[in-house]
Amino acid sequence: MTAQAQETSHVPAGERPLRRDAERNRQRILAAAAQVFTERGLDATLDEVARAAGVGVGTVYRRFPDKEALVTALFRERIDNLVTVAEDACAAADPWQAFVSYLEHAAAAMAGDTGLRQLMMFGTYDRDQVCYARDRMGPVISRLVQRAQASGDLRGDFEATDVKMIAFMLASLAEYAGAVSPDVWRRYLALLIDGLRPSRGAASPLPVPAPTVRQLGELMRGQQR
Amino acid sequence: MTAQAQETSHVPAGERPLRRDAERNRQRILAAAAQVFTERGLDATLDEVARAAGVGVGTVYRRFPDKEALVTALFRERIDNLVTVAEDACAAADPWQAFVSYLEHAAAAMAGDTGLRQLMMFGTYDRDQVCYARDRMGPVISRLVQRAQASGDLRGDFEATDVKMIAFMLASLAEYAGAVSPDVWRRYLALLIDGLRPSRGAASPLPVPAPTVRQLGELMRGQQR
DNA sequence: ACAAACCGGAGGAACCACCTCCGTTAGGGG
DNA sequence: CCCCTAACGGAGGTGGTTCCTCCGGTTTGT
Repeated sequence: MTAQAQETSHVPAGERPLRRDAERNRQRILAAAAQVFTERGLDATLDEVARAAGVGVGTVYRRFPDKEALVTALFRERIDNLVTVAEDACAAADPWQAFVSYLEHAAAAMAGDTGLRQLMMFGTYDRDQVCYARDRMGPVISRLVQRAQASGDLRGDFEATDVKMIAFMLASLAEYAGAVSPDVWRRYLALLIDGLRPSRGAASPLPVPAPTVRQLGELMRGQQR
Repeated sequence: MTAQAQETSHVPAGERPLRRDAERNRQRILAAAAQVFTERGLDATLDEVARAAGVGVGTVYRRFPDKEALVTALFRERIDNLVTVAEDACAAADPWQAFVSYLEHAAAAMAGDTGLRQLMMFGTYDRDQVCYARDRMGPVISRLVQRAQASGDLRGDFEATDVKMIAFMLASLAEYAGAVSPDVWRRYLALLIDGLRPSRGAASPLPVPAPTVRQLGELMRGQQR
């Protein structure tokens, strides 16, 4: 789905470059892993990645010592990106818009990427990187919250830690309902946001229709588990 | 935690009653299973149940043909109970109170019972029973929603299917955060509910404090996975 | 054309959950 | 009180999964 131009071919200066076929396969593996992990999550086997890359498992393990190394290589950038999203939102002029836009972007990032979601929510793999990112985001989020409260747009009893809890709820929902209706989470974010005002007039319009009864049924049936 | 008086000792009329030790163990198993499944969820092994009951695995399997049978025996009543909760809520005079009270009771039931949560959210074990319950709750929930909308207390773009999605979100949160702060879900339910009014004045007070930064850290560290 | 680098994927090792089997224990009718 | 039998415990079989290794064969590039 995400066809990023993987710019990971830099040779660690001093080591022989990979043979042409090896480098080609390396790229295929990274691309396949990106797709498989974002779509099916970190539970996906390296065998699956190999199959998706049109390559043998051995080839994957020759390039990346183990699963964690591959995951780390893939997600470093995306995790950093979460911090950037927070900082960018902070830059917006309107405090309330800044706050809302951050919630939306953060949730969207998690909702569209099962692997990233698992990385942030549970500490599977690469915990240090994740902790570092969280530490960097903390202050930024606090500022977003304080500004929105100072301008009187955000209820006073809201706290910075609530942001992560909300992100978690929406991410869970996205994981559960994603197969049937990838965007429903936006509907419930909208409801929540209406709950975050100190007071308000008319309800804001909901961006996504409610799931149908049929969809609800598919959901439970689909989850096998 | 829940020390229900298990009234499951009725002899199926025509079969010899169990020997005294056998009956005692049967009760121990049911009690232990109730505790283990509500606390740790349906992933718990029957070996765990046996250990908690102070009994060998063989004894468990002699009384219940397999894991599913035990789960079914245990949760039938609790699932039925969910329907009753909906019907009871329906009986309240104030439509908005009825609606809110249902949301709260349903979420509370799931939040306090990992096994029930998994049963309702994913179709593990006993799907028929669950589907039957869902079918019975459907109309009741619709009525709750319609009444609350007719009285002008609930925003018009809310739909009956939203109830289950919200229950799911809160249940996920409860599962994630339950170890650290079993009641946080109430905070977010309160936020959501404030978002469900067509319009409103001051925000209603939040029933639970936000998690502390420390708690948030524990959460991620605790989830191992 | 030859050596070094690389490939594929069968399969080993470790793990886990469910369940079975059988030598041993203990209830309770006679 | 004795003995038959129901019931017990828990070691271990079975099947399934995931991570990773190994080696006979292939490709590359000099």
